Amino acid sequence: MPLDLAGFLPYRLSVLANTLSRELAELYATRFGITIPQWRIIAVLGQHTDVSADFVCARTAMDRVTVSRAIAGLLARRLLIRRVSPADRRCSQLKLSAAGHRIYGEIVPLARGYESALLAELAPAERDALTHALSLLERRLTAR
Amino acid sequence: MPLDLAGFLPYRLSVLANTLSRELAELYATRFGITIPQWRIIAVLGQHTDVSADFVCARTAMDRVTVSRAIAGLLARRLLIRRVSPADRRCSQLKLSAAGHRIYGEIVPLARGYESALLAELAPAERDALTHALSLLERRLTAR
DNA sequence: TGAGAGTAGTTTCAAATGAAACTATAGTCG
DNA sequence: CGACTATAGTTTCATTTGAAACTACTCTCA
Repeated sequence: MPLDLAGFLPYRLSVLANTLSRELAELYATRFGITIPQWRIIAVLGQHTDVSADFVCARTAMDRVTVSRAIAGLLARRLLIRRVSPADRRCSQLKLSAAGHRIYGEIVPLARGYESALLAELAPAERDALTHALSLLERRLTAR
Repeated sequence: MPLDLAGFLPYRLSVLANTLSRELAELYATRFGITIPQWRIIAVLGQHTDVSADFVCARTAMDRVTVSRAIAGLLARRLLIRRVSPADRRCSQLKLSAAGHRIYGEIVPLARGYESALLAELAPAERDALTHALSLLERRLTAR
């Protein structure tokens, strides 16, 4: 009848995710002076160029307010270039500046390294099982 | 070279955990008028009685400030009883009130049900693989 | 003993968050 | 056209958060 918090999946995921986020936030902040929302935006713009803020919202699972403020911060540091879309003057077209690309080039291997270190103790089959299970859970949640 | 955020483990865990937390927070709020920190405290006091706030901190992975405030809220709603420890007057001894136990009795099956629904699409072996992988990651992180 | 160091818990303050209101532009249809 | 609805993005405001300072008590050891 009693429920053990330490075995309760939402609790475990929350603690784990928050620990990772804190560590990564610290890493990104000291190395590059950016926040996690900013990193996510850079990650999206490293793959897709001249996209709108709403596109970034969809890809980063962040709300508009967070994205708007993170973009403002990146613009202030000239890591991003923003133009108004000529086709639809409500939309912006965002892309990395040269400085933004430089940070992207440095931060991606760092992020990958962090992830690898984290997964280092899992056997390949265990990693696959984890990513597979996460996919199923994600699917369950996005399908309401 | 480009990194896909959707496949980046810390990102996936963060989004998943935040989605679950939001849903559960909504559930606990509408049904019982409590927050997630408050629920965690109730969960601990359902298993351990007459423990200190610091004990609760350790078991819930929440910081002192959060715990202090959540306890204040629960005391205000008379779901908790707090005494000063006679052995060490700095420490409190916390336990659920009768009303607190009643909520505990209702919320535990609800939480379990939520977890089961979440895991419903995973085969038993997949669930085991998930919990096993989470244990390994937890171990990696608590060991610095 | 009693001064200094340490621990339990609370309060304060500044930063992060997100819902709701707002601005500006675009599309619809009478 | 021109009113109405909808969308992109920003700003405002109230709430949540956690680091640091603070209070109160305990422990150590000279």
